[in-house]
Amino acid sequence: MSRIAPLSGFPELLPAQRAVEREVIASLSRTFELHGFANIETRVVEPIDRLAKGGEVDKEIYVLQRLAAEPDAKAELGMHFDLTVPFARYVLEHAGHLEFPFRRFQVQPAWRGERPQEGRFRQFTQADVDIVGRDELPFHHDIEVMSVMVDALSRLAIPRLSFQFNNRKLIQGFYRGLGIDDVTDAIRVIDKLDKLPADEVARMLVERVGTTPEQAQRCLELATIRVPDDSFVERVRALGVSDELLDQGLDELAAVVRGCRAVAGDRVDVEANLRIARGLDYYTGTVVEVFMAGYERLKSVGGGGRYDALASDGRTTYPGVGVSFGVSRTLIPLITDGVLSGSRPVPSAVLVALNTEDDRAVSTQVASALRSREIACEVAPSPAKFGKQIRFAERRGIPFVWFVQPDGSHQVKDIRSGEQVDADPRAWTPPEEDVRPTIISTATPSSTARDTEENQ
RNA sequence: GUGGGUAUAGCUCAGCUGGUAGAGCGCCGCCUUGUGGUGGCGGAUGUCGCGGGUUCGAGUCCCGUUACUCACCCCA
Repeated sequence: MSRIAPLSGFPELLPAQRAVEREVIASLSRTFELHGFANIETRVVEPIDRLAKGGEVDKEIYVLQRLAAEPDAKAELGMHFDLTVPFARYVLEHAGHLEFPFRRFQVQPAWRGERPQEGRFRQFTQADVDIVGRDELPFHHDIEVMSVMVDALSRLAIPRLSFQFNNRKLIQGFYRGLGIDDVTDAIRVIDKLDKLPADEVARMLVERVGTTPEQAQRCLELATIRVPDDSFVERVRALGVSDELLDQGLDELAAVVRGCRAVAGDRVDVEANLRIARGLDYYTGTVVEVFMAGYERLKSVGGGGRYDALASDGRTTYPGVGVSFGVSRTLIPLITDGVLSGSRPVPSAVLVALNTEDDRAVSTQVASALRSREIACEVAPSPAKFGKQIRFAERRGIPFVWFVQPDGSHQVKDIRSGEQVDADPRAWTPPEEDVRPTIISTATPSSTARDTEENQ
C-alpha cells in the first residue's frame, strides 16, 4: 500500500492518457480558431461576492486564503466554478480594449466542491466558446456560435453526440399564451420530466405552480415534442396557443436547428427538443444541451445558450451567447472504459541506440539530425545489449530504433514488424501516423446509442 | 449534506469457525557474449489503511477513525 492516497475528485492522467486530452484540446482550439475565435485565459480566483450570486453552487465554492491570514479573517477569494462568470468579469474589466462583438474561446479547469462521481469531478476542464456584444448582439450569432461547437465536436473521435436545442422565448411565450404566471417555476418542474413520470409532473404543475390541469396538459404536450428538423413549428402551432414571443422563439429555434444541421457531419445529431430548459435562469433565448450516445448516465456533456445580460456595468449591457463542453466529464469516462487511448506514453518516435558510452556523441548527432527535421527522438540511456535497448523502446511504445553500424553507416528498425533498413539521418522520415502520439479510438461514426450500450 | 460498500505485493485479487502472508500479471536475473517479443529456470517486494479493544495468539472478531468508492441531490 502506497503512502500516497489519491484525492477524490482531482483526477490525474498518465502520460498516454494525457496525450489524448492534449490532442482533443488542440483539435478543439484549432477549430475555434478556424472560426475566428481568439483564446483568452482568465485568472483562477475571483472575489467571492462576484462568484456567489445566491445560487446553489455557492457552498461548493473552493476558497483561497493565505495560511497566515488572521484566524477570524473572512475569505475574499474563491476559485471559479465555471468559465462564464470569470468571462463576464473579464469583459467588464477590459471592455475598453476589446472589439465587439467579441469572440473568444477558453479551455481551463474549474473547481466545484461536489461529491465526485463518474464524469463529475472537483477539478475539471471545460472548453467554452462565446460571442458577446455591446448593448446588442444580433440573433445570427446564436446560429454561429452553436455551429462552431457542432463543427469542433464533430471532428473528435468520440461516440456520437446529440445537440438538443430549445428556446426560452418559445417556452415563455407558450406559457404566457396559456396564461401561466410563474414561468420560471413551471420550467423548473418540466425539467424533472426525465426523472418523474408525466402524470407526476402534471400534478406538480397544478399543485406547486398553480396551473389548471388543462394548462399542465398543454405544457406536457409541448415538452414531448422532439424532432430532428424544423417540423416542430407546425406541431407547436397545432397546439393552438398564440403569442408574439412564442412566434419569435419558434423562428429562432428553427433557424438554429437548420443552421447546425448544415454543419453537422455524420458524428453529430441535431434536434429540437422542447423539454430542454436548463436550470439556470439567466438564459433568455436559445438553449442547448449536448448528450453522448451510450453515456446518457453522464447527463449532458455540454450546454449553453443565449443570455441578454451576460454582464452589465450599470450603463452598458453586454449580451452574449455561448456553449461549453465538459472536456474532463467526456474524456475521463471514455479513457477509463478504453474507448480512447493514447498510441504511446512518450513523444519519441525514434530511440537512437548507443553502442558504447564513448559513442554517445555519435548517437547524439543522429538525434540532432532527426530533430532538425521535427522528428521527436531520444538517445538510449545506457549502452546495454541491443536486446535491452530494443526492449526499452518497446516498453515506451517508441516504434523505431536507430543503429549506427561499426562502419559508420546507419540502419533503422521498425520494432513492430522487425524490418530493419539502411537509412540516412538527414533524410529518413517515419510514416506520418508515427510522427506523434495519436488517439486510438474504438468509437466509430456509425456507432449508435444502442451499439455503444451493448459494447459495455 | 444523507445512505451503502471497500481497504492485503507495482496492478487485479484470494486468505474458511482466529494459529504467524499467498496467486496471477508485472518487474529483475539466467538459459541467450551485442537485435526485443514466445518458451524454460530462478529471484526480489508487504507497518494486511490508521488507532484502540478482546485473546496465549488478530489480516480474520469488536469499537473508533481516515481514505477510496457507489447511490441520492445537483451540475460540465
